[in-house]
Amino acid sequence: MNYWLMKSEPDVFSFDDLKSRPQQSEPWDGVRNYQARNFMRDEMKVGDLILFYHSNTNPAGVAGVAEVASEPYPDPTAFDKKSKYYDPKSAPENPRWILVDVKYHADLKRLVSLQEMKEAPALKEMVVLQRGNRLSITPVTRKEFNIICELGS
DNA sequence: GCCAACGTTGGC
DNA sequence: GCCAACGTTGGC
Repeated sequence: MNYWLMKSEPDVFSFDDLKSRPQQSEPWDGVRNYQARNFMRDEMKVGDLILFYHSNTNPAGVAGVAEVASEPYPDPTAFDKKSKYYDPKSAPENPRWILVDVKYHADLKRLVSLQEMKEAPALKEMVVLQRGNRLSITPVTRKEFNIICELGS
């Protein structure tokens, strides 16, 4: 089992949005970064756990736990001319952008803020906390995952 | 809204 | 293949 952190702007899609339909999986669409795509395409497995992170909000931080709910498949928004994620270079017969579905897994009792994460010595190595990191999907170690869950419990 | 950091694009 | 220009991310 692998662990991940995935960023979402809560104005666009929040952890509460995901939780409001707990039995339903949601496509993690709109990723247009190759490294992030490769994590979904090559490394994620159904059942992997995800720290659902709220970015571009105050306070930013981990809002809850989700899980990977599908095998990778082409991102349909890349083919949709009306979508803001439309990419004319991604043809259906040769899709450039790949995603997985995610679904609700568990609550945290409270948000674990970015500031708390930065202040926790045991999280110093977390990929998402490294200087200048803008990747929307980053791997997380089991230890880091457990620490965040404890901070939020 | 600002801006540092970073990824991508495209001319050469 | 280099790199300047540009667009985006995301904390503050």
